[in-house]
Amino acid sequence: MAYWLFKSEPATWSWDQQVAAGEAGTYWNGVRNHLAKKQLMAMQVGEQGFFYHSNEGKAVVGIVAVIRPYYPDHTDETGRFGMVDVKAVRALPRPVTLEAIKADPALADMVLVNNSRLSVQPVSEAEWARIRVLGGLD
DNA sequence: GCCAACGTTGGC
DNA sequence: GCCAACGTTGGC
Repeated sequence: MAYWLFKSEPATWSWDQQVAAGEAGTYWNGVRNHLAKKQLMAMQVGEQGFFYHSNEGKAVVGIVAVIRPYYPDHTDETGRFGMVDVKAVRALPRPVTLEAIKADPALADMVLVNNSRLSVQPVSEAEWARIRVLGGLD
């Protein structure tokens, strides 16, 4: 069971919109990067990921689950990229800010810290557990 | 609004 | 196939 992190600018697609999409969820389109594509292709239905607000907010705000595995992204004219469907699982009682992540030695190796531009990132089991604690779960 | 990091494009 | 130029992303 792998863990992930999905990055989105709230101005484009926010956590509130994801919550509003409910159980049916939505497709996570727009990935145009091969490393990010690789992450999408590795995702299995039922796996969970953090929902991170970039630019504005700069914090992990919630948890989503993969509900449909990789399939072609109809918004990609080149036909090279795909997407998965995700649904909101729960909000974090306390958002975990980028500042807090950077300040925590246990999270120093996170992709978010070292390659912040990657839009879909793998998260280790230890990082997953740590951020859940910082976020007020567990 | 600036700039660093990174990916992509295109000329050779 | 290399590398310079350019565009985009995202933190500050």
